[in-house]
Amino acid sequence: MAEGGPSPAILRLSRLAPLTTPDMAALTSALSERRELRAHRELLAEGREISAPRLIVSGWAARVRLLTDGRRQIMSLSLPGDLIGMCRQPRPLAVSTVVALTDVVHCPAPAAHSLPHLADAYAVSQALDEAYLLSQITRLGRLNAEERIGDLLLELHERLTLAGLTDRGGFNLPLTQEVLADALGLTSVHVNRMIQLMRREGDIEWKARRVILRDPEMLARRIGRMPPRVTAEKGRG
Amino acid sequence: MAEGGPSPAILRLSRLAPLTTPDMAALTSALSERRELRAHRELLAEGREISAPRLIVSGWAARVRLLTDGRRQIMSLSLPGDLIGMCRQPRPLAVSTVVALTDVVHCPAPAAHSLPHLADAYAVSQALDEAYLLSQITRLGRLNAEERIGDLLLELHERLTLAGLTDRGGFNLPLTQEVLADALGLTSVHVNRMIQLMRREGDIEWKARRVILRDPEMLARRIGRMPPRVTAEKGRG
DNA sequence: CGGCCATTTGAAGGAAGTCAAGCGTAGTGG
DNA sequence: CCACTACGCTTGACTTCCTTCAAATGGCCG
Repeated sequence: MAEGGPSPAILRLSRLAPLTTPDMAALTSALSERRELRAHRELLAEGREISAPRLIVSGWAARVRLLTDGRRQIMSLSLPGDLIGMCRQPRPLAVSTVVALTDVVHCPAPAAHSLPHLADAYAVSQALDEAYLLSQITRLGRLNAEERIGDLLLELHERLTLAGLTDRGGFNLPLTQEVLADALGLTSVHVNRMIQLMRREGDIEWKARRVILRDPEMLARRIGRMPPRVTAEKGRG
Repeated sequence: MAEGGPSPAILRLSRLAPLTTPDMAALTSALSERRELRAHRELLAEGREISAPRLIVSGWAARVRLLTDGRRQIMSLSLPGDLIGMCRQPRPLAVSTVVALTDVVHCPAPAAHSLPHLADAYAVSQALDEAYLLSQITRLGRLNAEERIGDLLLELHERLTLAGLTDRGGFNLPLTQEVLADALGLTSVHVNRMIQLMRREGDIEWKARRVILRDPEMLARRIGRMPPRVTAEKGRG
């Protein structure tokens, strides 16, 4: 996918904790076992037993819950470098369905038993996952539609930057407004109206799946957003 | 609190994974180091470094986030037997403030290095925590006010039952409607109206902090609620 | 060109919020 | 014993935000 640089997935992990040569070797070896999954297919099914943790190499996935009457909620988005199905209890069951939103490439997440730095990266990644779940809760519970959109875009910008997937202040957003609405607890109609409003107000540029935040810091200040920090170690997290 | 039986906290953990004598010994020894915290005081402050994980022995706490303009969101509730501040990354920072909603008794969560069963119980507990965060997201994103209240009450009933804190189909709910509203992403006025509606419809009894669900199974079916399962092991989870 | 899907727009309705006041009750102090 | 207070619950009138339903527009690809 990315030409020239390292895989965004590995880049991200190496930024969560400093990785050593054996860590990188394990990751690149895992990458050789990569598999492709088409959009709309499931990586994990809620209630089914989880086999082994996987790493998203490229593409976007989502943890979704479907209500009996067809309502759908996207609980979190999984981006390149994110882990899927990482748990420590015996015979774990998936607590949510994970579905590919785009074509997704994934590979095994190498076991970290004898790789303490990789284990740290996993731990930081998991802590960040939790932090983003908490943000999602606050977003849905206490922000209005415009704030929700801005907040989510800021989060995505931040996460994609960590994986080296932003450029010139913008990023590729391969989601329909329908999907966005399911993530934001809104209807696609209302998402559309608010996006247009934000365009008119000059907060965002958004054309052909590419989003540019005009002034991220200002936007963040306006909606009171704080990027999560999960470790006091120097390496970001 | 509980007369005669084992501590609700220990009861809960022992139900998440079968505990052996040394596990119980570690827990009872930890209980002797219990400390009391008054309502409204913080157990953990967002962004501050976490020292050691703690176990809620009695009382209710909440993970909260405060917005700059005073809006407040309760992201999750912590009940007896729940763990606080459990993470594996080096030098972890708290991702949320945890505040006591009632007077709370807490004690150290004993290290599980050489206690595999206790480690299992912790892992299951953490997986359940995540599952409840996901439920909270769906609740806020896709349920209407009445459904949210019913769904939360069902969750609490379920969790309190695990700790042996329910009786005669009901339980003690030491929360004001204001606090409930902050957990449900609503206003206290609207929570009040909906509670009265549910009372009139015969779904719940609610008087003097005591709640009784008239027909939990029926209610659960009506709002499409499924209790989370996180492990395929026989011991519940 | 035609079909399909995502986006856009309009009009109308409904769920939840806001503001403000009235109760009820438990606790406090004279 | 009775103000007096404080806090949580309750109610009413009005507003706002978001949804619903329906149709139109626009782009992309076979």
